Formats: sequence, structure tokens, C-alpha cells
Amino acid sequence: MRKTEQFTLQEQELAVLSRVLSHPARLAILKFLAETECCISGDISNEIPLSRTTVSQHLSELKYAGLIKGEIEGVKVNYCLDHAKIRAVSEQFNEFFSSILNHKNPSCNL
Amino acid sequence: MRKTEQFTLQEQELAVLSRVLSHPARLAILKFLAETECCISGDISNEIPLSRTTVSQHLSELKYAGLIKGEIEGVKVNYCLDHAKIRAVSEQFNEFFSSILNHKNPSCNL
DNA sequence: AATATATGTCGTATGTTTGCGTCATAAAAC
DNA sequence: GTTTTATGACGCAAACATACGACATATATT
Repeated sequence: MRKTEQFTLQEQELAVLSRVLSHPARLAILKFLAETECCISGDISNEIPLSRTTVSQHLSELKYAGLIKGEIEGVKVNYCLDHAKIRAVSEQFNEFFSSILNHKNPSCNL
Repeated sequence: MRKTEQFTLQEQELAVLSRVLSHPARLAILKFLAETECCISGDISNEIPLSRTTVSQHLSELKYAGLIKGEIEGVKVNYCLDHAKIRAVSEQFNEFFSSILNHKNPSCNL
């Protein structure tokens, strides 16, 4: 039903990234990982006001999108931000906003 | 079901903005409005590969979020970007990304 | 070996989004 | 005043997302 394939790759890509950022729990996880730098999955579940399973799901979405990395350490899993990817995503948003703002045309006066 | 109220206002706000940007049609509409500066609703429906009703719905979401403005002109409606709001949103994304990137801590080596 | 701990996967219920046809409204053209 | 045109609102079906308990797995501890 969703007709995403009708749009440009740039639009699809930025839409997917936006979707990943469109849940407050995922933003909270990113912020928490930024503060702690590295931490085990359990710590994150304790910090986020949702069940462990739900947090695990959000973590795997963030990982799938490439925003975070996870490393198994025995029974535990250590998660941390992928700074390079996040920088790239930040750039992508910046470019989009710049591109739509730099078309200043005085004929518009609403 | 969505437990958004459990999170900070900043997180909720950015999540809502991200959601608005999370559909390629809405990104395409923003880009089209940037190129044409001002245009009537009908022009947008013709440009976007979705039905007129669906485009109208996306337009009202963008309008509700404040990213675009619409001005009635007789039977037609003239839409255009709200540059100030878009600049503000761009800033909000920037601040979020900066804040999570500026916690460089050498103890993380994944 | 048995138990405890950390984590991911699966199934499922519920809520949300998307897409579109049909209808309502209101200005413009005739 | 009737018809045409542009648009939004409404209602519905299909798809998708969210949240979570129960289960599976695999490493540690005893």
C-alpha cells in the first residue's frame, strides 16, 4: 500500500532515517548512549521507561539503521553510538534543509 | 499504546518533527514548494505520484506541523514554505546531533 | 551438571499511518 | 441559477508500528 518506490532515492533514504528518529524512546537511547559512551543493554533497559523487550526492539532498529553498534561481551552486549554514521546523517538533514531554504524567490509573499 | 508521555519534551518534539519528515511524499512536497516558491494545491497533486486526496492529507500534516502555509485565493489554495519554521526545525536537528556527538569519551573503543 | 543471568526472537493485541473513493462546500464561469 | 472547478472532510481497508509476555539460547556461576 505504501508507495515509497515512486519517489527519489534521496527522498526515500531521508524518510527512512527520519522514521528511525521518530520515536522518543529511540532518541532517548541515543542521548543515553552519548552520555555513557558505552554501556550494556541492561543499563539501557533500566534507563528507558519501557519493558526490556521493547527496548531491545528499539535497539535493533537503531542498529539496523547503523546509528549504533553492539558488541557481545560474554553474556552481555555493549552498545555505543556510531559517531561517523551519525555525523553523516546529520549532514544529510543539513543538506536537505539547506537545499529547500536556498531557493529564495521574492515572488512569494504569503 | 504509544507511551510518549514518558519521555522529555525535547524528545517528544523532535520525534514529532521526525515523523512529519518520515514520508517521501512529504519531503517531495517540500522540495517542490522550494522550487516553485508558491503554487496552488492542484499543481502539487499533479507533481506527486499519489491521488489528489492523499496529497491533500500530506499537505495538511505539513501545515499542521507549521512547515508550510496555505492561503485561500478564490477556489484555489496557494501553498508555500514557512522558511522561518523550517530554519528553526533545522536548528533543532542540528542541536540534537551536536549534543550527542560532543560527548567524546576515549573509554569507548568499539 | 544445575542454576542463574543477559539477551534476542516470536506471537499477538492494540494503535497508527497510508491511500483512496465518495461526498460536501464554496467560489468562478456560464 | 446551474454547472464547473478546486479543495477539504469522512469513512474505510490494508499495511505498519508499538508494547509486551512467553520462550529460546548461550554464557557465567555454583
